[in-house]
Formats: sequence, structure tokens, C-alpha cells
Amino acid sequence: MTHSFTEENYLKIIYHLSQRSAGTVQTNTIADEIQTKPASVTDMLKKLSDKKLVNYVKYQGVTLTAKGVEIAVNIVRKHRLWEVFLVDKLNFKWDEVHEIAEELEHINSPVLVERLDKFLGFPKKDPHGDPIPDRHGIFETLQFTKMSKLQTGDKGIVVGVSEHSSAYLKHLEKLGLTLGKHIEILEVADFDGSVELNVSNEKLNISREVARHILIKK
Amino acid sequence: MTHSFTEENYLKIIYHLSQRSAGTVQTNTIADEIQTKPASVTDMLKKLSDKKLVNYVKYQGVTLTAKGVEIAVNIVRKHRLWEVFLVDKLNFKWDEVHEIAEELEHINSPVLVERLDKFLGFPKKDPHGDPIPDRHGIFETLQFTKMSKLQTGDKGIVVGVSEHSSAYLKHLEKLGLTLGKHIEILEVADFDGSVELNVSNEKLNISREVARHILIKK
DNA sequence: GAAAATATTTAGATTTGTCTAAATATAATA
DNA sequence: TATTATATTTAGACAAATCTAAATATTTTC
Ligand SMILES: [Mn+2]
Ligand SMILES: [Mn+2]
Ligand SMILES: [Mn+2]
Ligand SMILES: [Mn+2]
Repeated sequence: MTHSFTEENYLKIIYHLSQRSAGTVQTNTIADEIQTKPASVTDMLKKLSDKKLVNYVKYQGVTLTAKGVEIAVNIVRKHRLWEVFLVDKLNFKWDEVHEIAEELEHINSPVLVERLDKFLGFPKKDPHGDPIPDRHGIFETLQFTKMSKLQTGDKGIVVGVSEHSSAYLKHLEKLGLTLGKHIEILEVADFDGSVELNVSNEKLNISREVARHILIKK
Repeated sequence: MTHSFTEENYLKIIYHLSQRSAGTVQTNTIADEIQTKPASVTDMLKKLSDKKLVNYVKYQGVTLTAKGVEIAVNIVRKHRLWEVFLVDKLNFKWDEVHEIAEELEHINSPVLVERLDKFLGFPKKDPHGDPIPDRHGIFETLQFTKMSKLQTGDKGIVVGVSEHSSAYLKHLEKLGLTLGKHIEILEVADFDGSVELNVSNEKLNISREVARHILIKK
């Protein structure tokens, strides 16, 4: 009925990895993500398979079952709601909340989640622009283009980030490249892909690596 | 540096038990409280002793070291702050919060605790009247008399409860015997210790067992 | 399509926390 | 004080999650 933190983390990681690149997820990919050894991943995949939470074929990778998806999405829901709580109510910065939410997402109380959701005003997005699944696990998928794919003259709004490390988010904060900001691409350098752009009437120059993780709605 | 949930729960239980009846705490008492076997308690006491969190003498019982008290009080602080959050902000009833707080108390983020404390307005008491330790672990000990020790004519205010089960708290709620209520003892029955009292201008009759867990400030 | 490189699994060990059954110590009773 | 009852510890086993090293599969490269 209830699952260990470890099982929940595996399900969540498998969910995120299969979102990122549709199809089955590989053992080593999971091991990298979860900071563990491939042998440990194999052990856990067998266990989750026994519990019918994943479809696992030896050497062929893994996908979540419907039940597995349900559990994973619920953890994502909790993670993102807690992040909203931390930012909106406790005045945390968007770069300070992820680690704490990694713990809070495992608190097991359906009624708590529903009341928290209500308390927060049923938010649709978390502090990083990611959509929050509703109580039925339904959410809109974010429509976006990576800033690194834009061309001179393109305009848009910052709607998300695909890298959540504190260092990266702090950097964006400093640049003023936060959610909701309107941007316009002034130039994309041929030799290194660095981007010159306009934000809040200021000219800015960012590397391709930084641009690659900024999600833009045109 | 950091401790497992299990270790934290043992420290908390030992702390509560040594408050309840000053002196050393016995192995079987802990086993009863924590729903485990005495042999398991012995194992854990050895481990906590190795970590210098308890003073443990074979067959003689256990006390917390200064470091052990510090950790235990911090967990109690978190538990009670989260209970206030659940009641004040998420509209839970006082009988619904304990189990959830049992999970939340293990969230490990000092800055979260401080911000939560501030968000709640630095409350001094939790929803059951128990004092909340401040960031230094300091708190006032509740001054009270058990209602079952009062005599005819005694007056006072309900300031706490010594039994936190949902069933008991719901029962008090129904009787209108909640925190802050002024009461007056009308009669104490000789044969069964049941108590007749006045609350909010209503006459009430409660058993000795119920009265025993109601804490009164005269 | 064989050889080499990479990915994955298996076997066996380790740590944490728990348990049962047996042994031992302490406390109560007579 | 000897006997009995109660409390506690020890010994040995077990489940969960992990690890290392070795074995096996798959994929890539020539
Ligand atoms: Mn996050
Ligand atoms: Mn987020
Ligand atoms: Mn409580
Ligand atoms: Mn309480």
C-alpha cells in the first residue's frame, strides 16, 4: 500500500527520464541520476517489477506501468506544491527550495496535500515554471522552445528552466532572466552560439550553455 | 552529523519518557512506547551510546546526554511548529495533526524551521497547549494541575491535555472542553472519581479517566 | 561477422534495523 | 535468604538497500 522513500525516488526518476527522452529508460541512466551503482538499480528494478510498478525486461530497460505513473505524478505534485509554499509563503528564493522539497515530497498524507493546494490557491505552476498536476494527476504540458534554438529577431517570454541547480538559478536571477520576463534575440554568434538579447530594456550576453536551459514561449 | 528517522524517534521517546517521570528510562518502557521489542531497544541504546547521545548502563536504564537532549528538543520544536501550521494555516482540527507532524518533524532544514516559526508568528504553544521550544531549545514548562486532582469549588482554565489520541481529543471537542475554557468543579464523586463541572455555563459530567488527562491552571 | 567496448546482471558481502528464542540479571515474594 | 517472577541482554537470523568484483549481454567498430 505505501512505498519506501527509496522506491518513490526510483519511480520519480524513471518518470522524469522517460519524459525527457520518450521510450524505455536504461539502467545506467538511472544509476547516474540517482547517484548509485548500476547493480543497485538492477536490484530495485526487479523489486518494482514484482510490485507491478514498472515494466522491466532484462537488458532492455524499463518503463512505468499505469500504477507507477500514478505514484510518480503524485510525488511530482507534492514536490511542486511544497516548492510553491516555500517561495510564496516562506519567502524562499527559487534556487533554495528544491532540496527541501526533495524531503517534503515524501510526506504521506493525501488530505495534507489537498489542503496545502487550497491554501496556495490551486497554483498551476511551480517556482521554476513547471506545471503542477492536479489531484487527478492531470496537468498541461509546457509549450516552449529552448532559447538556444531561437534566431535573431525572435521574441518571447521566459516560461521555464530545464536546469534546477542552485548555481544556475542564482546566475539567472543575477542576470534578471526570471520567469515571465519578455526577451528579444538581438544576435546569435556563429562561432560559439552565445546569445545577445534584450531583457527589461537591457542588453545582455549569455553563453550557449546558459541559453540551452532557458525555456521560451514565443 | 545527521541522524536516521529511527534514531531521532528513539531520542524523542526517551526525552518524553524522562520528562514524564524524572530519572532513567527503562528498556521495556521504550519498547512499549515505540511498538517494538525490548531486544531491538537494547540494540539501539548501544548504538546511541556509541554516538554519545545517551548514557546507557546495562540493566540500569538510560538518560540523554546534553547533545541527545539538544537533538530531541529540536525534534519536539519542529513537531509542535508543524502542528501549529496545520491548525492555524491549513484548518486542521487539533485531533488531526499529530500523525502528520510525526512525519514532518524529521524534515531536516534549519532555515525552513526558522522561517516557519516566523511565518506562524513565533507561537509559544502548540494546538494541545504544549510549549514550543525556541531556536535555542528554551521553553517555559507548563504549570498545571490534573483536573482529577481538583476539589469541589476549584476554578481554573484548561491549558493542556496529557493524552493526544484522536479519539480522546474528539471527545473533548464534543464536550466543549477545549483549550482556554474556564471551568469550575461542582462535585467529585467518591465511588468512581467522576467529575461534575461547569464549562461555558453548561453542566457537564465526565469520568475520572477523562478528567485525568485534562490539565488545568488554577 | 569477429573483436573490442560498453552496458547490464549475478554472486556474494555489508549496513541498518528488526525479530525470536535462549541466557542472564535484577526485583519481588515468601 | 532461597525461590519465583520480571526485566534485560545476547546470539543468531532476516529483510531492505547498497556495494564490489566477476560474469554475461548487447552494441559498436573495424
Ligand atoms: Mn524541484
Ligand atoms: Mn520546481
Ligand atoms: Mn503531537
Ligand atoms: Mn502537540
